[in-house]
Amino acid sequence: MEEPKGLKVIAERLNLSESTVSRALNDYRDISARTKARVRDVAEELGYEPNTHARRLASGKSDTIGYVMPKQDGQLTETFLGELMAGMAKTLAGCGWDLMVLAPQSPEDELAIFKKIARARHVSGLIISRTYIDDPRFRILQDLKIPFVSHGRSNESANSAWLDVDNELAFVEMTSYLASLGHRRIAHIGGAPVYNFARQRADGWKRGLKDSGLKEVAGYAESTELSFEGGNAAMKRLLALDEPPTAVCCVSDVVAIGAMRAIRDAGYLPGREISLVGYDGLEIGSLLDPPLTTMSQPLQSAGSRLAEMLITIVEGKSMPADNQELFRASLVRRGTANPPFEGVPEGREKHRQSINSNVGGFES
Amino acid sequence: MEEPKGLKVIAERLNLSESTVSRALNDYRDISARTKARVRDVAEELGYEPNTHARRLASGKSDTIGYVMPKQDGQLTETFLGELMAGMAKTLAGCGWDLMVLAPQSPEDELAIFKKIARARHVSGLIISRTYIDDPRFRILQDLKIPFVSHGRSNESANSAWLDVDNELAFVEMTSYLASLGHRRIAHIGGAPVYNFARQRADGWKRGLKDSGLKEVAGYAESTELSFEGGNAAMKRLLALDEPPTAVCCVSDVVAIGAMRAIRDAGYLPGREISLVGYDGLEIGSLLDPPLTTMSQPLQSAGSRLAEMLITIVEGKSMPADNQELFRASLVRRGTANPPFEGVPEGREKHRQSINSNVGGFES
DNA sequence: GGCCAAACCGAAAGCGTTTTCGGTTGACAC
DNA sequence: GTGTCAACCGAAAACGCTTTCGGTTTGGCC
Repeated sequence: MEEPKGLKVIAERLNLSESTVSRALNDYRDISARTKARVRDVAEELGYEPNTHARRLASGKSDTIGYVMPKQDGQLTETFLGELMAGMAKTLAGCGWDLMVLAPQSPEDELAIFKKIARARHVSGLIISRTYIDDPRFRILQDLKIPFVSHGRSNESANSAWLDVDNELAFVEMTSYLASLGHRRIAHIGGAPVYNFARQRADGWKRGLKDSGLKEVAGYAESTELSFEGGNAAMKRLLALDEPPTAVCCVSDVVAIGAMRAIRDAGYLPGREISLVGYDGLEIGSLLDPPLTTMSQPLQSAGSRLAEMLITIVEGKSMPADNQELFRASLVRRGTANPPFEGVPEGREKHRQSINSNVGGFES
Repeated sequence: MEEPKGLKVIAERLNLSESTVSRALNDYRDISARTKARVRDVAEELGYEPNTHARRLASGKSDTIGYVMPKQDGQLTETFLGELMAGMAKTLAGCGWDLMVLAPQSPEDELAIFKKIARARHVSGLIISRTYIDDPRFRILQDLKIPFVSHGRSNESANSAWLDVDNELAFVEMTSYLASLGHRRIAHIGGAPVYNFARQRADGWKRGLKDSGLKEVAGYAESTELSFEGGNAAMKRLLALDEPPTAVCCVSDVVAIGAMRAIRDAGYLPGREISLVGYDGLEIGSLLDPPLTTMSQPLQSAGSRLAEMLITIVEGKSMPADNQELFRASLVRRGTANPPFEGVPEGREKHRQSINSNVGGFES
């Protein structure tokens, strides 16, 4: 009934020892090619699959890496999670590794998880994301000697492995692009300054201004939370300025979408009176009206690469500091970035009525 | 330097045997309360953490469940993945279980993964999603004796564990709601009829029509792929009918958004000339203009519940067939469902120009 | 023929737990 | 004092694999 599995049966069947069978399957070179072939055949025939736990216990390896999920603040930002994880899981599976997801509920919880991993060693490496400018996790993981790769840099990441997008460059390009369209008053709606990517993007915006010979106007550097409401509120503040910007660089697509709404509510049309560019390349942006111009980053391949990097580090084939890669975002031109509006000023009101007559259902 | 871990050191330190320590930590009742306390103290002090692999090898349990990711067709539908997995990971972690993600690249790949799990047993249960009307995976998993819970039903799911949303009821409600607003010509844009949820939703629409005393008009039952383009194309076909519908029930928010675009492109305003309701409750829907009326389902709690169910089944505390739960979706009233339009017919063209003058950037 | 490698394989010692099975106490009743 | 029954605890055998170490062949070469 219950046919016993294991090396044992293969060994008996071939009159070999278990150890020989094991080494044959693991392709040791002190086993003759002929024996290996015979072993493999029988293993195949029997549908043999080694017991993961036994193997990991004996070898001391875990062949598993963990992905630390970012906390779920807004739902929307998590669009990329699926893609990223699919990328990881795919390449990991190719190497026979497993992907485990960790969803810490709080920083303390996260620390507890790290400590547990450091002891139990059932996960041999981690991928962390959403890095802060000063991110304590880098030191913690180094102290605990847990190999890791971060998706995003930090002040602490000089000696560790990371994969990041060149956020600064992306925002330089974004800003320069808007400037090249003729915009002179370009604002920025950034994210909470604890996040490293938020700082990088703000820096890129500043450098872009400089490169284009523009000055940073007071009040043009907004900062907000990464949500629709955040973008909406920030845009409202910008619109309330004496001289509102004619173009806005947004830290994310979600923020940009919120900003679009504020622009509409003020009686303007995104991409006409006020241009804006988002960041992330969410597909949803292309469904908006007008479709959102944005910078897109490759996600699936990022996940894949993160996994690759971590594996080489875990296996000792490379040092963390030798694994630092910068991806590049690319501009996706859609409908919200255009030359500055030259229409008649009084056209505003007229426009407002026609465009905005039906927001939220026309009966209310 | 390298302090040896393990039961051994605790045992030595207390002059106990390893087995006693083990049983003390696992709260066996043949260990005195005093001994347990002493053991726990020392374990705490030493920061002891049992070796996962050894424990799993010896106990024959794996304390791990796997989540089979749906294939990545569109990116957008995956918004819910993050939430769902967070829900799972959270409750699993509460029980000391791990969550492993599996991303099969093809049906064959999926089968290979199942077979491997059946042998290696390093994952003691699975959660599958995106069920088909006739889904071979149910039989396969049963034959392989892998415990599982499906997120969504199937023709094959009578004797297995599942958690689903009452898709049919949701669409009955959706349809009835539109009818109660005064609509008589209500169409449906459904998904590929291989998916069980697509069929359920279509059935709900039909029943909703009947309940409201309406008839199914020829050509009103559209079916398309779950994407923006799919929704767009389907809506175009509906608009081309001699008598287009005044309201449309969409199988998903993404499809609804695509349909909105088609409606706009035809010179109408979603929610005015043509009402529509989506399904999923994506937050992005609230950012649209007008915001999308939709049916929303609880995701985080679904993930959590799926995990709970699977654990009880794996632990033999309940039978699969006793774990069948139906969640209920709830209507989110936003801007795209309103009473039928009573405006002057010739208003169309005028309206078209003002509303749609800037789609895709006004310079092109 | 003898010596040395190289090639190949087996024995056995782990890996760090869990769990069964006895064995030793002490208390308590008779 | 004997027996009995709990209450506790230790010894030891798994669990199924990896890996070191040593042993037996072979074949080549002087």
